[in-house]
Amino acid sequence: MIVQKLKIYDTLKKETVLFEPLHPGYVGMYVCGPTVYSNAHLGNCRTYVSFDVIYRYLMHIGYKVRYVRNITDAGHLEGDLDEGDDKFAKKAILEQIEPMEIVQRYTVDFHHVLNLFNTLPPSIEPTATGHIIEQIEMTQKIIENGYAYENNGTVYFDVDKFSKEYPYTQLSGRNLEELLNNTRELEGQNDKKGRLDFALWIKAKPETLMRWNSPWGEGFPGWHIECSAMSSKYLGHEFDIHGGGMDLIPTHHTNEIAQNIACHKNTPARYWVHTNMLTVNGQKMSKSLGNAFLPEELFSGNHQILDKGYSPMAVRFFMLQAHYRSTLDFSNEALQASEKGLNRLMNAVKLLNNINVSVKSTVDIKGLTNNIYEALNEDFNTPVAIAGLFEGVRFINLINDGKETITASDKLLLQTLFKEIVFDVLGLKEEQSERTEKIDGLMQMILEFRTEAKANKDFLKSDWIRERLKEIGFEIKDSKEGTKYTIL
RNA sequence: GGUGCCGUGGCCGAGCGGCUAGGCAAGGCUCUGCAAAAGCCUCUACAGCAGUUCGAAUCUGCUCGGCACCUCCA
Repeated sequence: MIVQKLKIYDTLKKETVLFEPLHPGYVGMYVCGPTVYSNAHLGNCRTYVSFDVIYRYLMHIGYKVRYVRNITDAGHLEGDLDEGDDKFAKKAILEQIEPMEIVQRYTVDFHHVLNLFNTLPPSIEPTATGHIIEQIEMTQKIIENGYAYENNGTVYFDVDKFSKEYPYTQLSGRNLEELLNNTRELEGQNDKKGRLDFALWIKAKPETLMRWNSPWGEGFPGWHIECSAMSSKYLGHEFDIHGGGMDLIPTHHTNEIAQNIACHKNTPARYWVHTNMLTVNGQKMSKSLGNAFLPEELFSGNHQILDKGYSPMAVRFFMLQAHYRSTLDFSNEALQASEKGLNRLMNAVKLLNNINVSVKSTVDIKGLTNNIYEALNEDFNTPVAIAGLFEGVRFINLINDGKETITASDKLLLQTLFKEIVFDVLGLKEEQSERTEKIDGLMQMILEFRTEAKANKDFLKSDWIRERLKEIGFEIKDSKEGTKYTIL
């Protein structure tokens, strides 16, 4: 597959631009990963599913991609109290367990959930605690360069000085003066010079559990330095794509850019990619609002707004039916629509292998292929690509009904297209367990009984079998080729 | 209060100056013992008001409504 004219929306330039990697053929991509102090909710998953498709598509069109996604297991301050403890220590005291026990529990949960969503693991998944030395070194370098200062064991980034030389608020588009006037003064951080200054290294309090030695005494790394340190280490001082959720723009990524410039004299990424939020009834899904879904609740249907459970692939498909930069509103109805749509798509994929070929094609497979790739090249427009797939679904069904025809070579093209887009790029998969085959055998047996009853015109019995199966969750369809079933 | 984004048919969502995305739901037809599935057909929308233009969902202004960020957040 040749490298195509891929366009990406860059948050920094605020426009869609042609993607040209730093080193032809290679892509370095860094995505801000989760803070593992609680279960990943569905909104978090949307971001990682979005970047999974971006990762898959980049590889599909021929790039060799190094995808780095961190695990934040230290460093973030607690917002309200801000006493200098970090989140993990707090939760650990509360639950009477070790901080790293929390980290382990939720890291495992995170991987488990993303695996259910069929996301590919990143190339490197570095942890903040595993890169304390790099973070200290970067902090030192920033101090040496004059953009940070130490005060009483804590090191702050000097935003005032930095912003006089570089456009600090370029990414967020905020007005610096407004920010200065409206930023809340954080308690316990009175050692800093400017209101906007943020900590690179934080002095440990006596009760702080997670602490490391540093040139400034015992402490732990600040809010944003880990991503700068780890992206620099694994992708270089400049790399191609830096991604994350949109809510990271004003603070985390703004500060990350500042740190990188202060340390290495350049912006880390050539393209900034941000995913939009998942909403519930128009409101952002978040833990604090109490409207966050745990993936487990979604799969089991064990939640008040859900009528039933939905499979991970139905949810993944639901996410991909909206563009990654649009908000996506979550509802029972929308999910049901996606589930049925996915089902139709997957049935056509299966049917495709069995359709008959002719000497002539009455459907335009090349045009369809072009449309789908054009959509994906236009800032990864998965909803439009999926619309194209459904056009293909219609083709397949019409051919199956004998209303359209396809040549053997076009059939092969269509099979390749569906395999590559549906499975490789969109990352959808057949949801089958090892029990599926046994169920299938069992079903064939039951259907044989029913066919026999039908042959004897014992419709009372055949309908009874169909009704009973429907109650259990199997849908029966009679067709010329025999009886088929789908699991509802 | 400041900044930014958005309001598209019953629902979810693309589109971003002309060519009626797509999925789901609904109604009709074909097929069928009846269903289901599948196919075909129907449902032609862009918050409101002005303006720019030969032409606007798409550009501009105003009004109304919603959301996000400014505090950790994907």
